Amino acid sequence: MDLRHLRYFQAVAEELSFSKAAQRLNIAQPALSRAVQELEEEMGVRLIDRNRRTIRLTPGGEVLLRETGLIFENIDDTLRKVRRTASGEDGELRLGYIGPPTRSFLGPLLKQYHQRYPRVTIVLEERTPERVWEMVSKGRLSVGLTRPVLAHEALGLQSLLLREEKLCAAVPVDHPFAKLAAIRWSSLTDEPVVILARREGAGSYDTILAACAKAGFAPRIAHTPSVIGTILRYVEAGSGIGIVPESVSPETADVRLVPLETVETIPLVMVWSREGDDPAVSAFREIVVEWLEKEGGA
Amino acid sequence: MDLRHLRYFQAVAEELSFSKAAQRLNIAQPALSRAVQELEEEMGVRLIDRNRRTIRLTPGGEVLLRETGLIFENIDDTLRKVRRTASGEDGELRLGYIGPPTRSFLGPLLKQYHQRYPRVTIVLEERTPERVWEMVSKGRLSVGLTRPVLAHEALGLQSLLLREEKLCAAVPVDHPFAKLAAIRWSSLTDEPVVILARREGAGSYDTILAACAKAGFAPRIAHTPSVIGTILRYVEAGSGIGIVPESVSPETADVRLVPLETVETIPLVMVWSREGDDPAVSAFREIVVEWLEKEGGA
DNA sequence: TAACGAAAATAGAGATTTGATATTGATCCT
DNA sequence: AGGATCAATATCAAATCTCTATTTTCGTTA
Repeated sequence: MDLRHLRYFQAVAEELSFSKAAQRLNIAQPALSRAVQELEEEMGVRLIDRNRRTIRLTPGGEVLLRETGLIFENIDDTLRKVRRTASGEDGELRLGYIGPPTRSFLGPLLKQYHQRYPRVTIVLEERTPERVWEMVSKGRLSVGLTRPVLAHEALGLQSLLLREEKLCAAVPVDHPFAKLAAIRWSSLTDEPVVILARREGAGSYDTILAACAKAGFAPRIAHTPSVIGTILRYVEAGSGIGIVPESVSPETADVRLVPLETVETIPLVMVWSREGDDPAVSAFREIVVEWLEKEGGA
Repeated sequence: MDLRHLRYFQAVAEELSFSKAAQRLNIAQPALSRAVQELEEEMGVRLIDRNRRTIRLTPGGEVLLRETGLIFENIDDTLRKVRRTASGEDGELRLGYIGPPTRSFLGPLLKQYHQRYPRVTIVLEERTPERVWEMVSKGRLSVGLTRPVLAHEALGLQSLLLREEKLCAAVPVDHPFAKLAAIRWSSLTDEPVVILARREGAGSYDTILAACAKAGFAPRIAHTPSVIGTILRYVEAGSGIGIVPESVSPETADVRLVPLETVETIPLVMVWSREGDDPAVSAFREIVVEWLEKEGGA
């Protein structure tokens, strides 16, 4: 089947004249005669009755004329849909993220994205930092918001720094440290500390240990739970001093966050696959960049 | 847009390899490279990512692959539908007919037609003999069952004789003629006769007058109603003797049908347009011919 | 790190298809 | 009958498609 043949047939069937149709198509009349003949041959069906001076469609031709219109509409729709997808107007954004550090801005960001690209379906997956990396690199996610994870940095993914978060000590309100404006790392020498398990956030874990080393001691690690919330519970219970990013909100009056000096930061990044060049991702990236410029990564 | 391009793209997208796809399509690999390039150029969209060793579809390519399947299905469906229409399996039969002489066989005939061609929509129009001719010649009907109508016989329509019906006299049961096995035309010389209006069935009217002329008299025409039923009412009321085809059933015990000698017949024919060659009509004609052979036109 | 190997892109030649002009054939109208 | 109109056929030129040969680009391996 050749769409050219269909287009030509459609013109003849609508004009009910080979010459008129040829004129409309800007080709010579014999070319049309041949094209229609070839189409009839191929379908094994006579489409146009042309014994007489006046031309008329056979019943098969009537049906084909009706259906031809639908075929071309179908093709046009497809073209539009493909172009929309390629331009990012249409598509699917599978976004993986880590909960706590994104809580404050993810909602508004997605709202803005949805407003600008309403036809993009957003699929959200909350995972640990490591899982986010893994899923992005495997293509299960199209974009991720996560912490840098040393082992995976050389995995060929693109990344963009969203913000640097200062590390804070989470202390019980009745602890002497709670009244200070800042705490030096060296003050933690003899305190039991509670930090996130390494496998859940190697970047944070390693940064903390490096900071302690710089301050000249090895921390007494009391616990390494796998979620931030649990760290706060330990602190509340007086089991030690938590070390968390500043974006964590204590959610209770019994715990205070105090900045640590010297200032150590852990980054929050956006990652996506270098290949594929998913337009839905590019569009999201643009929104993120705009937001960074406006908010200054605050 | 070229369907060849789409077919080629589909193969590459399914195989995720140009070489494999070329093998499947029985063409050389460079032809494929070019075809896909041309398609991408035409759509203004990159469809296949081929920077790396391994190939993957862009989001636009994913969409196109999905839609391409639908496009080809659509085309295949259309082809099937056109072929069915051309073969008479599918279509519309607009049948015009005159009521009384077809009552006995039209039902079974249509039932058989519908069983053999269940996808053909049947549209029925009961009209007078003249209207049936007119509508068939104008293309409003695709086929008609009617009486020959002299003025229209040269109208370029095809026709097929279905049966010859003998003319009978319709007489009141208490009339002397009612006891005879047959009546001679000459007996009607002084009887008032009731026959169908000429405009409703010129064939019948003219045949009757010719028969009387042959018997050496001009009939005393009492009434010329426009439907057969009314003739019977006149006979019932004793207003005269009706002359009707043998297929008429009196529907009352007060009227008897008696054959007329010498035997004069009026034909029942099927008519259809010479041009167009509607397969639904051809199929119907075949059914009718079969029925004629089996029933012997009885 | 260099050499090898696989897969796609490019180049150039030949074959097929498509379209244009000229002509013929058929039908309608005068 | 004769002219006019429209579609079909014939023939040739141009564009397109596919093939073979070759190059380029990566990834793999020694």
